[in-house]
Amino acid sequence: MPNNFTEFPLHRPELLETLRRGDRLLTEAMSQDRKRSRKGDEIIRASERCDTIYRLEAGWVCRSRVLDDGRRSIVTVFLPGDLFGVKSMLSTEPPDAVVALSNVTALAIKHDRLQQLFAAEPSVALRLAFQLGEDERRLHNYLIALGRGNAEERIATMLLELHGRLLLAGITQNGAFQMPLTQQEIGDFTGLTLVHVNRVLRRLRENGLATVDRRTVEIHDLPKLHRLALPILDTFQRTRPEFGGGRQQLWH
Amino acid sequence: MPNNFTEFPLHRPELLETLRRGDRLLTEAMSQDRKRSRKGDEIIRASERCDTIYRLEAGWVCRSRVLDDGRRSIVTVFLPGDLFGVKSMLSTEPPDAVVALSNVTALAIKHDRLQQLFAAEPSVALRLAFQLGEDERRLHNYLIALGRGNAEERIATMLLELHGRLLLAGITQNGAFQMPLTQQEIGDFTGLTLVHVNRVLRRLRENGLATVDRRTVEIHDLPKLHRLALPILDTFQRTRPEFGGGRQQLWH
DNA sequence: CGTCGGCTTGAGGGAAATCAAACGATGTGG
DNA sequence: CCACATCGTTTGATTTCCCTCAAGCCGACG
Repeated sequence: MPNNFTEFPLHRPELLETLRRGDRLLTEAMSQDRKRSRKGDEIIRASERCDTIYRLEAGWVCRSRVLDDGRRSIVTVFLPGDLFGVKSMLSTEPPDAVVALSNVTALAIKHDRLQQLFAAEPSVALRLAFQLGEDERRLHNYLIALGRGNAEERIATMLLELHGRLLLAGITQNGAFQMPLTQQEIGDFTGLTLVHVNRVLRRLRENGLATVDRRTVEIHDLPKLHRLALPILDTFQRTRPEFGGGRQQLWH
Repeated sequence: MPNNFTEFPLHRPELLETLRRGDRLLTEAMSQDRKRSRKGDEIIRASERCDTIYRLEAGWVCRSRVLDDGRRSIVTVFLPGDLFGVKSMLSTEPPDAVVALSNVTALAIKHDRLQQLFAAEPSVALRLAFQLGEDERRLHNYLIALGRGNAEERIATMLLELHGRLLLAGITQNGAFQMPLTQQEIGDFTGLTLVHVNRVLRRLRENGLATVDRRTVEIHDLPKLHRLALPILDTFQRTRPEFGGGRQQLWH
């Protein structure tokens, strides 16, 4: 564990600068080792030990598992600015793979170098802890969405969540963004079939909430979308600026 | 992050002793501060900062969230031997609460004391990292179960998983254990209604796989149950001894 | 031009939810 | 000790949400 802090940013505005600093330092340290992957590539293979941590520069990446009978599940989606492979530092080989959803560039750093780095620079450790915390919070939210949400709530939640994260990463404004997911992949992520994903998307379009057309998402009525997803959203997503009001960019 | 290792036990048998040692040391260090909770108590309240880490001694505990409209979701279940509150060290206040599922005793330690401890004793850090890794692995598995598994698969998976963990914790043998969950709570955990949970349990009973009667689980046909859950199980659960063959106790 | 991957729509079926009621344990107070 | 309330379980009838199967469509690309 990082020895220098036990707190978290965003609800602790005074740490925001430290967090940004950690991200900047980390990015610099990684900037020599840039790795490209093409859509569909396995960046980290399932059950293969990996001694590298990545920072996604451009493109989308997911952690997914394919069941024997062909069912597929996407556990998490990583967006530009996210670190992935972090818990490979402390846990076992994962039973699932990290796959590029689009063409991707990522910066890489080996565990041992990283450890030197954040021994010297607490802000980098903050950045890592932030990533772990966010990953887990998202995981909990998706678990609740899958367990208790219906199809509309799940998809609305997904759109809002991705939108909010892209805003924080400074990649998008005013409700439009690129989403390199096929409807099949949206289904793998939300636990639905592609047919049903399609119908829900149509409904959202017909009701003027949002359109998802060929990799492009446009959110037309954020408040309504928000209301739809509301029961599923956690307390932070309800009040956080990026889900409606003002905004606050983290990096990029 | 712990500076002294980047690996994981169980698949690295040489670390097993270190892990056990870490658990022992941690338990000793915590043994002064014993906390009791009654069934239903909130041990960690939602969105309340918490500077304490617990090791569950006896009883069951869960992390759960109640939605506005009354729907409830259980995100994780902690069993005796588990550490909880670990990520409160590095992340934000969680949006959900930790609740006692039965009467409970837990050992407690403050973050700052813990940090001193594992600065001196790497094995304690290993124990913490182990917990984080296991928590995450379980979370991923449940996500996949909820996203792609049907009711029978989910419940079979749950029973197997709990059984396996209790075995590892040395709490149970030969397929019988106490499970202080109402059928409603099983539903909250598996994303089903209590009515449907009941029907699935009946089916399992009628087919001679397992009986769940008033807090007591008896697994009668582990191979069949295993086969039922197989598509959902991760690679480790498929091969690990505790899910069928020999066993290897971790602590208690 | 044909093919292929992804999207769209329809028809029908099935798994799980909902609604509703009764039953069984456990506990409590008269 | 019995009446009664409470909590959890069990079962039935009905509905609904989502899946499955199937076919057509559209755009990209060789």
